[in-house]
Amino acid sequence: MKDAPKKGGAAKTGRAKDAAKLERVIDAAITEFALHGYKKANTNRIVEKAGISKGLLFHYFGSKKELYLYLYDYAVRMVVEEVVERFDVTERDIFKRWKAGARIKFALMRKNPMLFEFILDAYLRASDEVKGSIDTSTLSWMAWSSERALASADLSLFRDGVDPRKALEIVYWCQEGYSKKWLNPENRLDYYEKRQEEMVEGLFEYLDLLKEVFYK
Amino acid sequence: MKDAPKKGGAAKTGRAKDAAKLERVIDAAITEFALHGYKKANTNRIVEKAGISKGLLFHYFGSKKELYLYLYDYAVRMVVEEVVERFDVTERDIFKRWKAGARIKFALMRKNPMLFEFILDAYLRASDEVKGSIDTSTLSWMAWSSERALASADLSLFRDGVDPRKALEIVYWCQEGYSKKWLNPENRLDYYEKRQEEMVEGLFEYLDLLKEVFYK
DNA sequence: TATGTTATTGACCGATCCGGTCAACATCCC
DNA sequence: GGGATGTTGACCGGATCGGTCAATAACATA
Repeated sequence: MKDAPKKGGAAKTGRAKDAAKLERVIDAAITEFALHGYKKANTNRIVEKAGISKGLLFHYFGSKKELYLYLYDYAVRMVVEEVVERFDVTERDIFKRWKAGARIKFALMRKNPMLFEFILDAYLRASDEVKGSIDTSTLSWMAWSSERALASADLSLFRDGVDPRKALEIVYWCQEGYSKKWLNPENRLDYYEKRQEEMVEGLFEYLDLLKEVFYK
Repeated sequence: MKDAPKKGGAAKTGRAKDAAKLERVIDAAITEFALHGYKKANTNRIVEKAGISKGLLFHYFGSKKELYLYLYDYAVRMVVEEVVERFDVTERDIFKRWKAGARIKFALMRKNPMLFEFILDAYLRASDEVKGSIDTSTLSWMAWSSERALASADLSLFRDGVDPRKALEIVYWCQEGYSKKWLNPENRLDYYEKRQEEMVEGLFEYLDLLKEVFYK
């Protein structure tokens, strides 16, 4: 048992006094893991992007694995809090519900644009090294309910001849496709606070169009 | 000039007498490059998947770079031939045109499911090592014309109040989203000859639905 | 069967990469 | 000054990966 000092479950984030710095690390690390997955994620890129030294990263988190697990916890807590707190499941007009969901999602993406990709990756592709330590039951719930909140929609609102299941899939695909328009040329998403409203409004134009043609 | 023997432009594929074996290598390599990009693509995985030894791969292609360039050439030729030969640009009903395009695309994907991802990656993310050697003008044409063949559509067919540009984007997103349903759980696409018709028909159901609600 | 030719193998090499360490330096407080 | 705490980045050892090459298999010719 030569690596005893590394066993502690919780990351030693208490050592990070500078909140802004910690946040930069979290952002950089979530993006890195989301982009490359656990195994191929590179701690050098993380510290470079976060603007700290390599030693400090390991001073904060102990190891790559502990860092990952900390982020996983952070991400889950963030989404659960936000969704549980804000999501109205009683709204039966699926388009209104969808819009509310999009608002929540975009708000979270402002905190970290890669948050959902990170969670999805943790759920779908977790490496063996971390697989045992993450709770997939919470993840599976999130992956579904946050991505497609379809249950208990009022299907009577749809026009005859329109299969609601297909229609909802189409709406889902559109939201996905629309989001991609906001990715930067090389790799992934980057948008800023001010453009969030623009982004939301843009999506809503498509949702309105679909609602118009799908509803009676 | 110590590496003179490696300079030859064309890969020494003439050495590959066994056509089936060569095909296996091409398939495996295209998939590998499409999945990981040039730099991170791993020749060990390629030979493993193709069922040949490492030595033979380099006997055929000389180097990773030459292999990549050969594949690039192969992919471009394949798409150009297929598209030029089969695509009817006179059809002005965008949905019919789209269906024809989807058929062509799926047929090509049967030859190699990762073909388009490979081409797209070559176009968007070519590494410095190979960037200079690929002709992006052809690629950019392909990337656009093969992915979204929108030009000269008859917009008068759309219902009033439906923005054709938005509608076409939606159709595009749906085709993308639908394709994803055919990916295998872990990573990417795998489907077999017999399921191709099923795949095409499934997509057409969505296209028909969209045509119905978008057209007058 | 003997001999030459070509196809194929996989252990191995050297360069590079990357998670993790640690001695040293900086900063702050008493 | 002196101790505690925060921070650095050169460095280590192991793993990875493109590429090599001596050895062997498979085949052809005679």
